[in-house]
Amino acid sequence: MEEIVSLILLGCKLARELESNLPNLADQPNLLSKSCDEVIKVFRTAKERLYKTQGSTSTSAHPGHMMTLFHEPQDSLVQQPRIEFASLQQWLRSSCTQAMDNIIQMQLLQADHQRISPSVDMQDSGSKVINVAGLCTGGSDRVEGSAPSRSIGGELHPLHASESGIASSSQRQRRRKDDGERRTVIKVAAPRVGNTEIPPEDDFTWRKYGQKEILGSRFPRSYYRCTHQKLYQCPAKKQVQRFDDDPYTYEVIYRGDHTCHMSSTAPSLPPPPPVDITDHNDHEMAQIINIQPPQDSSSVPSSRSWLSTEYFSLRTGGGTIVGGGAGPSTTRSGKELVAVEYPVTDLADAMFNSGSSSSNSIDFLFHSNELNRGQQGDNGNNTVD
DNA sequence: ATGATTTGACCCTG
DNA sequence: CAGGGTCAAATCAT
Repeated sequence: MEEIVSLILLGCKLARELESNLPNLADQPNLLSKSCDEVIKVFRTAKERLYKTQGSTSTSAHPGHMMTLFHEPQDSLVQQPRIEFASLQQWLRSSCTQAMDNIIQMQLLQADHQRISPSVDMQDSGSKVINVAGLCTGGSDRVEGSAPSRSIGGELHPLHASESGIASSSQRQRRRKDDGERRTVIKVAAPRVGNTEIPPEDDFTWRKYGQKEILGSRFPRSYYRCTHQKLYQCPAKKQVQRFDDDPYTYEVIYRGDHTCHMSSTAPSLPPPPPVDITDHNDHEMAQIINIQPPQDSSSVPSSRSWLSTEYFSLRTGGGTIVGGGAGPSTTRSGKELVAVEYPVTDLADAMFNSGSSSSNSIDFLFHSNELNRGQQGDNGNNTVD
């Protein structure tokens, strides 16, 4: 198992190296593809050894499907291996999260090159602040244990179904502070040219429901809720406010998980059952990271790399990491983009299942992932679809 | 006509 | 009572 972990670590290391060299390799698709293949190969090797290990200790080995590691039903026969796999899973989770953070960072870096320089803070535990501003940092060092030094607002509120904007009684229900609701604080740079008033956009559609002058702040705070709140009881909300000392930077506070499971367009899928996805997931992971660099509606990305968040969206545990697309959300200019969501475990699965070294870079990874998603439906352990 | 935004009022918490 | 979050009617945009 130690060797396998080393292999996976190596794979992550290669991925990071690839990431850091990405700017240099951007115009060298062959090299890029080769590097991707190397990463895939390492992970694949790790996976194969993993299944050997699993197969030798368990009769329920499920070759070719990493997901079984993560979602196996309780089985006394595999109790011992489960311990190892549990630790591996834990490690993998953090690694995947880190890797995805790095991808997000790259995306943000790309966005920075285009127009903006967003950074993300996410407070630890209930109210994480992920600092994705630092480029290509490790993983753990990005997780701050305390609130940002300058956080606008900061209340923690519960989100109950009855509070999702659907008044159930004449008496409006109010949230309580510090009730443990997770929130994600994201700093997003406003465009330095053009209209700096444009609020940061992300991959979801938001409907503004209020604006408030905040005491001691030069700029008002805007309140948004998910457009599909009514139809899908989506409790997601966000607050947007500009910094006093840096008008070019917005602080966006996301609260509540998106249950609409879609992005900026009308849902193509039936609404998920009213299940709190945080109930059965790691609290730490049950955190929405909704990061999408606001894009000037007039600017069109010259190209889309696999790192483009248009191509990935991850759910980590109960939380969701959503890579943003190019679609304006709250504005009426209105082009919209559907983003897909890939559970981290699915991604890992795809990575581990990614085939030969002749595969075409990461595209294969996602295609493979899509296939796996179909298979996972059979297992009944997939996320809400 | 429909949906989003604006904005003053309302309500709750500290 | 002040401040912040939300509501909802009016208004605006498509």
